[in-house]
Amino acid sequence: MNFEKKLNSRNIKPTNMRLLVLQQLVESEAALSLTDLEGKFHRADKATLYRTLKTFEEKKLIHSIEGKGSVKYALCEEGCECAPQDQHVHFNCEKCAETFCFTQTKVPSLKIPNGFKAKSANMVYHGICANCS
Amino acid sequence: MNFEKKLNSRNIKPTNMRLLVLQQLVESEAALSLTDLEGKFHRADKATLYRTLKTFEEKKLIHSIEGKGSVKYALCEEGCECAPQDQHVHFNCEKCAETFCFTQTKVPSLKIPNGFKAKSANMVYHGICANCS
DNA sequence: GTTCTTGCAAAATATTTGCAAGACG
DNA sequence: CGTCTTGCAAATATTTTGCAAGAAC
Repeated sequence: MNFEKKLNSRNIKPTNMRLLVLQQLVESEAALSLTDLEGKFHRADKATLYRTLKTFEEKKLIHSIEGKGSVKYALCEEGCECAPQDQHVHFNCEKCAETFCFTQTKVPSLKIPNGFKAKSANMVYHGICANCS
Repeated sequence: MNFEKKLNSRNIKPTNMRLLVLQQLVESEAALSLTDLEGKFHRADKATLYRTLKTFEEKKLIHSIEGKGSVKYALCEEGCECAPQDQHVHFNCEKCAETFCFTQTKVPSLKIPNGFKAKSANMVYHGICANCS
């Protein structure tokens, strides 16, 4: 994968820092929290990483997953607009605390009460993951 | 509703503090964060409220909702065991930041990859609520 | 008196912002 | 130069624990 092209495709200027962060996200099996990400680098500023993640999220290169503890981030799929219908389900393991994307399992479309307008959805299962059981 | 009976039914000793917290949860339209709850009282210790919420959650009197910002809590329905199939969907408004329970809309049962064991689910829509649109 | 609960203090963790220096066009 | 990005510092918010006094049985 060409990281630079990937950033450009989402209108993100490909700086050095951003390329490195993207690389970490690509290489990671599980979703990463800000602290996780910080730990991947020998020496990195948390505020910069924070803003990098925010930029990535805003440009829909990554999506955030709200679960136990801190928010985690993972790469979006090609063409994802983060609307409820193109989001997938996540799994958070209560033993190892890892968060996984079930990209095969889309968030189902549900009818919600009148007047409510859903822009995105966050669906996370909690339990024991395949590695820990 | 008899608050004392409700606590007893979940094996929670009905202290004064707990009765007051339960009352707030019952009276509240939306789910409450720890800080929200603290704000409902003139003078209350956050640690006590925190532990009260934890106790309530553990005994399945309330359920936690992980969304933007802090975790929020709302009453469980009668007989709820907080397993994926008896949980409902939530809605978090990005304008007023309130979190609502859609008790009519259950979390759908999905097939998840082999080896993963789901004990609970957290499904939250983000968008604009009926009051704010 | 033993166990559970509460209040106060403070630690630990997570998220966010201000500001000035640096990079880039 | 003008704009965007980064690093350092620090504020803010949130979650969690220790410990001793108090309440309940």
